Amino acid sequence: MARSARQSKILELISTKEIETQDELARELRNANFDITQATISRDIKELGLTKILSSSGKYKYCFVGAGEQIISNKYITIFKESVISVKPAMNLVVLKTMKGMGAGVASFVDKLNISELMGAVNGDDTVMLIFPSVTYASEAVVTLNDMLN
Amino acid sequence: MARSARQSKILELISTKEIETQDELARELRNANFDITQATISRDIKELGLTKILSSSGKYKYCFVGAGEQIISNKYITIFKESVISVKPAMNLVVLKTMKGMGAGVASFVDKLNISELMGAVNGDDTVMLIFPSVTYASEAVVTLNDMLN
DNA sequence: AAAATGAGTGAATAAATATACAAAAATCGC
DNA sequence: GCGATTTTTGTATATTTATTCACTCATTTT
Repeated sequence: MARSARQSKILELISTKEIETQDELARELRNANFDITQATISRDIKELGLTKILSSSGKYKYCFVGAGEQIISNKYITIFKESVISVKPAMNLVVLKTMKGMGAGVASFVDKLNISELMGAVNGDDTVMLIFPSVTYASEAVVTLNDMLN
Repeated sequence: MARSARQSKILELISTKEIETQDELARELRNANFDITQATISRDIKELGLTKILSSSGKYKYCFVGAGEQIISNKYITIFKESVISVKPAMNLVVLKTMKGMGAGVASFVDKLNISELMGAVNGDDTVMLIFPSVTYASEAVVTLNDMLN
């Protein structure tokens, strides 16, 4: 459980900050109260399929890359299952309740899913809101996402 | 010139083989008569925006990743300009003549361009053929590609 | 309950990669 | 051409990342 939470936090961190090294990521995680070493981060990075790329600023940074379409690996599904409590429609929106602190990680993951017609995702600490252009698309997404929880 | 040729060869190599390390890439390049060290490859990798990712086999490998849409960096345009001799239509096909040995690198690059309606690209040592569903699309592509040569 | 199995981790270290610096090569303006 | 300037490169090394090995803790098997 701490494992998924940590990996979720990693997704959040790399999507909100420019993380240049695993040591830097380790420091950030320690700030967030995950007591962890670089070795474990190397393993997490591998499992999550993250990599360093050249950012626009000319610096390296870690990021998620769905190379081709390939792998939303099982790892992500696991994080999703362990983090998400409920998925509900609200008109043209879909609201996900998550475990505390997992909102950002889940939002970042959902972004990768290429859900049809998803216009955007915003999140709080334990909530993610997905915006669709119509009630119909929102309903479809609820089905898809609930299937993932199954 | 050797520089572009080398980088073109790198694109070819990573698109046709699973290259795990820069040292391995160095060896392959030496086989192809590029006398080069790991340090230079590190720089090429950076310029080309390549990265190591986890391949389906569980091994790391180098690959191109157009993170987001961002950068078909100038570097690629340079390789294209220095490698491509001519771009001509032939019915629904487009034929590119390239410098000797650059066909594969150019084909791999053109694949990244997201040219409208491009169905596929095949290449020989100094030729690349692009396949389109109609004469019209092929003509459009010729204009686009010639613009790049400008 | 003890033993066996397996996942997850840290410490230490091996392996891989990036870079500082100096030298060589290419390019430019004359 | 010839010196000045910029680019490209190798060597050596610093930095970063992956992995080996040993240990812990949880679960399963006997």
